[in-house]
Amino acid sequence: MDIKQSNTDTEIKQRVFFALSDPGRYKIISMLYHVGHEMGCNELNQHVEIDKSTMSYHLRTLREIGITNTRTQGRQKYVSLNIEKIENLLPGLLKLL
Amino acid sequence: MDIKQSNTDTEIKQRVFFALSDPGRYKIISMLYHVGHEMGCNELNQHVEIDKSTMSYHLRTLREIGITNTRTQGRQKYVSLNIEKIENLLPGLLKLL
DNA sequence: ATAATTGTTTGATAATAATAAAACTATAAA
DNA sequence: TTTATAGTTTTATTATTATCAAACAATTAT
Repeated sequence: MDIKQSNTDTEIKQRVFFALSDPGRYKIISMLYHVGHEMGCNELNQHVEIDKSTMSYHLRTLREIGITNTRTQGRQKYVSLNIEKIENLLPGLLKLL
Repeated sequence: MDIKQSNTDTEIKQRVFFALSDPGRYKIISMLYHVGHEMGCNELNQHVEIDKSTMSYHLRTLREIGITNTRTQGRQKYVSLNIEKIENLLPGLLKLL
């Protein structure tokens, strides 16, 4: 039945669920998933109405969990979902958002 | 594409993710799902090692989110997962645990 | 060089959440 | 009736999170 998993795996799952438990982060993740490509932080900010420092805080959380990638170009930062990692860990989760 | 959903639906999803973000609750939910039948609180307590009042606290949270059912028989209480509700809201989620 | 833009970090605060001991309720057993 | 069991609630405490203003850093535009 393979119920027992490595703690680490379960812990990462829990962090992903944690990420999705906050309205702001849920919107960020959902939007990144549905648009299907990276977005500038500022662009994200226009869609998800939260203070820019709060946005930055949440984006850091997502980065630290490991479910987003960030690319810097000039003074802009582009965020994208690490879909492969999420799908590998929790296949089918993203399409539920 | 049906991206937009009722707030309520998304809010409930977020609460389910919240439920799964805590190690204790994750274990409770995962165990209830994998054993496939209701369990007495005490029985649950033997598997998930947390103080009985903490257990009660978490079980209340799950009940309030609406993802568990509780049946009282004598002085025992039996908890089961509201699988239908979870599957209806987030199909396929449970098998990822 | 100065100013504007894009984001991060710090610091303070408020809000939520987790934990556990102790008191409590209800049922069942002795 | 007393005692034990099963679980909840209350109270207190601590830990974690979320929020935002202000200061900061880096880049680009004027």
